[in-house]
Amino acid sequence: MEYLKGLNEKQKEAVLTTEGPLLILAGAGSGKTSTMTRRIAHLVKGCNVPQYNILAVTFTNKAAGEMRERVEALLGDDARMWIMTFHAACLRILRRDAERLGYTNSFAVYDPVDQKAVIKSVMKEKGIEEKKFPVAGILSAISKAKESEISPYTMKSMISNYRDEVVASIYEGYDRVLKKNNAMDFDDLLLNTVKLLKQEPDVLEHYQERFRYIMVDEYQDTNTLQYKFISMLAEQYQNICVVGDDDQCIYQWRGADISNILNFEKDFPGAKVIKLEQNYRSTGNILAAAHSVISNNSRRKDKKLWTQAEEGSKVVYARLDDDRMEAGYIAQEIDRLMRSGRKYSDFAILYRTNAQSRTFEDALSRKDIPYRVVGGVRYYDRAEIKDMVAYMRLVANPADELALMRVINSPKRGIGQSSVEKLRNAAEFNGITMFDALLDENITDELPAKAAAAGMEFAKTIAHYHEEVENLRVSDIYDGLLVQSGYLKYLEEQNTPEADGRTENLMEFKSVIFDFEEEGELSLSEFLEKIALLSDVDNHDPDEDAVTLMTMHSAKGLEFPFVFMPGMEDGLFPGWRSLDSQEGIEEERRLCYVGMTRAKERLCLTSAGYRVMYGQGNFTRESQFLREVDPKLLTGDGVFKKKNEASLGERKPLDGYGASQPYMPFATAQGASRAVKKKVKNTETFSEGDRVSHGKFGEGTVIKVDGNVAVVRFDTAGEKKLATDIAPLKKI
DNA sequence: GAAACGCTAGTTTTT
DNA sequence: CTAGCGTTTC
Repeated sequence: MEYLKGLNEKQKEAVLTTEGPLLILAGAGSGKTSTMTRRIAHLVKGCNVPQYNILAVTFTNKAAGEMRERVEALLGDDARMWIMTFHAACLRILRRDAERLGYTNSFAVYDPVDQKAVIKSVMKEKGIEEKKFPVAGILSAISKAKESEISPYTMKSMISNYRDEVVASIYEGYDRVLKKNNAMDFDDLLLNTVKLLKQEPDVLEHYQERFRYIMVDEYQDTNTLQYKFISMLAEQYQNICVVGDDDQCIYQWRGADISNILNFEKDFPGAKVIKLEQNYRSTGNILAAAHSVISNNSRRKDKKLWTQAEEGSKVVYARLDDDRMEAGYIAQEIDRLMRSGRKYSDFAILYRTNAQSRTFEDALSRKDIPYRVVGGVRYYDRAEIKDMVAYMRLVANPADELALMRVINSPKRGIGQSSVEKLRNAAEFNGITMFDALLDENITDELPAKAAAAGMEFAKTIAHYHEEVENLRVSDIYDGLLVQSGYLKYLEEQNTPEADGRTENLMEFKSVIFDFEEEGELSLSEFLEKIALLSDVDNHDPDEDAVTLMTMHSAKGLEFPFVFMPGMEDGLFPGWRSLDSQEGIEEERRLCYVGMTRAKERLCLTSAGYRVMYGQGNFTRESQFLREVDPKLLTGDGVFKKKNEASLGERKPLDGYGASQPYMPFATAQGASRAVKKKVKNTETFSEGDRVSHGKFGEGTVIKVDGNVAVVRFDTAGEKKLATDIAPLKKI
């Protein structure tokens, strides 16, 4: 059986266990995807399960795409089973039966930006100040409520304070608007699917019969609704295989419920548990270091990764004077390591917050090191992209009021707030959509002449494409809108670098559309649906030769030969907001574990003694996580002396750390470069009698070696004891 | 109706 | 510090 080749015993067992509930505890780098894809191949080829009966759900499009690709490679054929994200699966189910819930089957999907817009308008309507109740907070409260299946109505009965009252009232208005707009947000996709399955027994039965074999990836990150969704589907046949790692649950703050994985055996009696503990990614030292950190967590399944790979280099810890030197050091290290024949794409800088990226961008560009920042402002959230998407959404569904509000005056065409207000009222009064109101002369007569004419033209353009939507390709519609909306002209007239950048983004978006079209027939609504569920990490191209900059969160599931983790400081990582609870700290620790286990060959942790944040400089304390790493596994001048490990808390300049070094711009940073040399990690091993050369002491002969300490008799400088992994020592 | 000014807040964010 | 927003001003 071809698909069992190269698997270890545990993996094989997991692949061959097809019946009944199965929990695969797959540690970082343990060949999880391989195991899952081969299990699917085995179901199809070995057990003759029709593809139709298989459902595999993931969290990201990327994971789903990767899994599909690999399954197809194993099957030597197109994979026709459902391999998709939770949200895509729900969307597909709802497209068939949304009518039963009071939507039309062409309902729109609102992303968080749309959601905020709705919340804002509701708050305005209700006269609630955004200052007192930040939109983001309301959004997360609503999202939480939906995850717990609490309706606005239920919420009203649970009010215990003023804030609850406000939230409940906004939630009610928000829900009303979404229903009116025939739209669902991301949470609704799950919530409504569960609702559908609960309320329509025939639908539930249909999918239970259909999906006799279910697999769930990253199970540790499932929330309550996702859990309900899959457990309802699996109830009949109990062939549910979940794969995850409780140590990598890093989205608790977003509703992920770690108990789902911890309680799997209780929830599905008779479940078999298989642990994949052999790691194929990292060296022994990296693994051991990561383990020494994560083992401080209390609520976790007992397991320990092991590897056949060699110990490898020690983990480097460097403490730098300030954040700029930290960035300079990392840039310098990348530069140095590049000289040993590496690619830029072998390096990743993984930080805790997006705000940290700037310093690294500066340092890297100074050295002409190509880099790519992943995350931050999502590509699809850029204003110009959202605008054009809104135009297209409007074409697909002229009743989409949110889209209309977004672009009715963008580009500026003289339809200001008061005109919009008048339109909205008139539409409501007459029981028609705002779009239709724009085409009604009785209504537009009430507007300033300029606004009326512009509005009419705007609406006619949309109407034209709406009528032709079946006959035109998506790219044609896009092109047409770009010109006829006046958007392109508006940008070109501005003639500023920003506007040029926006134009460029819009052109890039066109090539995105072309890419989609190349994959096959594509209607406008299909296209809109696809991009609604797309994220930024999906755009990360591992083949591009550039250093990757991203948060540790985004890095989950990825791997790099060299990983840098800057900002190892209390308050930054772990973040100050997590400090007050044990749960919070443990989640940060898992994040640290995820970050560390991304590294294949070398891992370098750094911290800055002084960090400028929000324009304010602060002295920092080294992260408690650093303290948790077994000192035997660490090297570098930031390493604490073993005997006073406990004194780590009180920060004093550590010797060799060069507190006296003045800050210099990197262009002339002799000091920095010297500091870097000290931290150079030497992988060479030495034995007695070797002739060696040292950066400072010249040439000499090794006369004794004890572990990583060598005694060298230099020709001119006499006898010296040197740490072989730190000293600039070379064999000659 | 739009530009200019000034204030404030500021983890992480798979979909 | 700086982006994003709400306010003022033209």
